Amino acid sequence: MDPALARWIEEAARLFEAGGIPRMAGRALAFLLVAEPPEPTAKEIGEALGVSKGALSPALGYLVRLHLVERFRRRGERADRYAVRPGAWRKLLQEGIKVLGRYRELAERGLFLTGENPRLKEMRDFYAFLERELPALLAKLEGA
Amino acid sequence: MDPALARWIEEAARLFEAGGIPRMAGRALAFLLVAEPPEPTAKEIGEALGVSKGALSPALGYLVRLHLVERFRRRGERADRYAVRPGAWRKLLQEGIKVLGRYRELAERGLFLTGENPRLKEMRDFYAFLERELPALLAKLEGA
DNA sequence: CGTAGAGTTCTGTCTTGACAAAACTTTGTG
DNA sequence: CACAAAGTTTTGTCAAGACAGAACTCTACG
Repeated sequence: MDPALARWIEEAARLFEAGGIPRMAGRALAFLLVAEPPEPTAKEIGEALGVSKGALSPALGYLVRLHLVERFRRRGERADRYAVRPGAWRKLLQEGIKVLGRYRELAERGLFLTGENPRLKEMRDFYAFLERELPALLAKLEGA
Repeated sequence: MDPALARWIEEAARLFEAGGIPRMAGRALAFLLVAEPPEPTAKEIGEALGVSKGALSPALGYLVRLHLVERFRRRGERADRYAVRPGAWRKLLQEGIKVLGRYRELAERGLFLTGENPRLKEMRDFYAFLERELPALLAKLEGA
């Protein structure tokens, strides 16, 4: 494979990893974004990335469970194919919004434990604000 | 220390860790949110958390560098004190927006390498949208 | 049903990261 | 300017995670 593309994939995987996606899953996702032809099999992914199928299988399962990637089979073929789902990025952001909720809950629980505490109040108000406003932003994207 | 509070701190640290903050730094940040009295020294943090000062020092430096925590010294004392900065959460979100920019750049570089590619276009458009809209959301919070 | 290829799970090895303790450096005060 | 306390950096040890390869299971077709 083109070395420039190989480097792109590694860089993408590192960025995804910083966002909480396991390394191998990030590599697979990155490859699926640029694979030519698209919709490769696990075997093709493994060969392109130079990794074993034993390591790939859980990674692909992870991406499918997150609904970032879909798994399907073409008529007459006996190997599954994989593709990035349209809307994968929105899905990822929605997960992010859920995390904001956890931050807010954490702050609320902290307030319960420590009583009035300006530091925790600021935290709670901030994340409550985002939790309230971000869905509207997503809707706006939808409309556009 | 109150066991419930100790559990709260560990949980907070895990949540922060998922967001990319190193474990020890997350613990310190969590403690600073609930420390009573506030503005502890490194020694007090270490004793409360049961960790060594050698592990704490880089962690506190990290939080200070990110501008999440400030380091200062009271007149007549010879140990630094630490406190969560007001606006720390906004800062954290601003860092997040920068990361969105990296996602967009990555998609653009991928488009350059592979030519027209609907998968990458969707990715680029999504992150470009967020990068454009999120600062306005922050401004709205400012005003409120 | 048997077989071959696809997919998953397990196992051993290697790498990476985390932390305590110790060594070292800096800073502030008498 | 010496001493003590604070802060940083280094080092050794231990735990956790990643991955290849092997073993195993499942599925589809003959």
